[in-house]
Amino acid sequence: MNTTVRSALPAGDGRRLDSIHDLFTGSMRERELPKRYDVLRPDDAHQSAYMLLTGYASRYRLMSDGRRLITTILVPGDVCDFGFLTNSRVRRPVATLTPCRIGEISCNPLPDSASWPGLAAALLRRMQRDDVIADERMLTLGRRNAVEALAHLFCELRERLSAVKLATADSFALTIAQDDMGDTLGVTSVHINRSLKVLRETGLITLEHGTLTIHDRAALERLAHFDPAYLRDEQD
Amino acid sequence: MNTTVRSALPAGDGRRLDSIHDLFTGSMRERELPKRYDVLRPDDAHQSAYMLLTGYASRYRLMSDGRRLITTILVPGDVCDFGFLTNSRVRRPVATLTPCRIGEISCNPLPDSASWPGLAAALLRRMQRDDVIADERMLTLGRRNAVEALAHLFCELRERLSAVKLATADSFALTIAQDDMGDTLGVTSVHINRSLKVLRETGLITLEHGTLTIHDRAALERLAHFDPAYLRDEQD
DNA sequence: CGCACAGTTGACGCACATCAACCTGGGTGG
DNA sequence: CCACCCAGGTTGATGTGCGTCAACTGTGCG
Repeated sequence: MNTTVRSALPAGDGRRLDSIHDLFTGSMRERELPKRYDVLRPDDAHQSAYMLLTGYASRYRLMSDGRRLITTILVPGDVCDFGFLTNSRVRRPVATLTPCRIGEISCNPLPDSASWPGLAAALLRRMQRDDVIADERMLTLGRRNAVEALAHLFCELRERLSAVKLATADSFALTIAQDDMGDTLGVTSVHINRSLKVLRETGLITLEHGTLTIHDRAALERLAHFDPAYLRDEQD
Repeated sequence: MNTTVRSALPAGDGRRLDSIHDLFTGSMRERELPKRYDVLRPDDAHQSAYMLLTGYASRYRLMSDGRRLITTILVPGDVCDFGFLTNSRVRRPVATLTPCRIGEISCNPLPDSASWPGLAAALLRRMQRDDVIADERMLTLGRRNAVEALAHLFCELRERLSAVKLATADSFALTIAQDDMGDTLGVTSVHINRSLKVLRETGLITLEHGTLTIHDRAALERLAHFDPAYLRDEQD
């Protein structure tokens, strides 16, 4: 419990343990997971910390009558859940949306905070970033219509994927099913389909063979009321 | 920046600085604020950490065309925003919904993490609690209808207020305007009014003179699909 | 080749928005 | 102390975005 993670790093590795990247690349085990695979199940203990490496995954909530909402879409580089920091039980499920590769590090022993130079701050900034993304999604769920919601989702994903070099200025791989987009934006997949059609017929995007192309990003961002500022990390 | 907060505490105060309560009661300044007062404005620097002491407040988001969503309702004991932990700028506004008393402590100097025995863990648990509350609100915004949403809001507030001794098993002060309930649940105040009427006429609640009374809590929780587990702190 | 799954489209109904009028009570100034 | 005021609450009439149900169409995979 008070052993450092650094001791688990390969000897002679000169890197400081001061970023989330270091934490994972030091000693993670990689796993390939299929589509629709449960990474974390509620009420389990947090045995490991997970980082998504490729593909799309989700944090989600279920209601007893089957209604579902995806509360977070995870992209490569994202930490699946921060619950491992507090020795608590898993509070919400995490599942893949596409085939994924994830990195896993045991949190037994958990890193001792004294041995993290900038890691605590990095984790904190990640959590707060997730937080503003969640706020923005609430704005979508409560106040944007379906077309605006889709436009906003695309702008957000492009920005986040761009930060990890997985999107260009106008295109990226979007392999999420329309059902899952619906459960992300609080509408049905049928309505997602119709709203996609609107965006396509307006000439703003095309989406085919798992690739989204944005033809007029400024217009898409205006339609979505998207302001990239909330995603930018001030200090990195 | 590396001075401890503890040094600012009155000398001879024997308490350990290991809870959020200690952090604030040590050296806070109290302020009375009117209804609709902005506690934190976006892009300001975080000069202080704030805790709500009485009344209701909110974190919210605005769109350029005037649409608004309240993303968090704050009750007494809640930290207004955790942004002070990272020296970042305020990312979302915080405003009172009713007249409030708030506690303020300067975060200049910020507490040094080495001097916090259990404080870091306590803050982390608070943040994660806010997080699951946010997830649950997303479920409301995306998947509950207005009557279920109101029922859920009432169950949640009762539970959270009960934890700070401000609610009994079946009643508490609810002085939030219907406009603000609407902006919390993603509907108009007109529709809030009609949904309240449904809950009243079903005999589940009465709401008068700023007091909400729950007549059949089990039924209300069933209607709302409310599971109090997500609010309970496992380790406190 | 055919099965399964995801996407597409149409017809119709409902939950909630919008607009507008009216009510109510608590606070304020004359 | 009454008259006024006005923010917040209440209600009705009507419009619309999205849900629901159901059929059909790709399309990739064994």
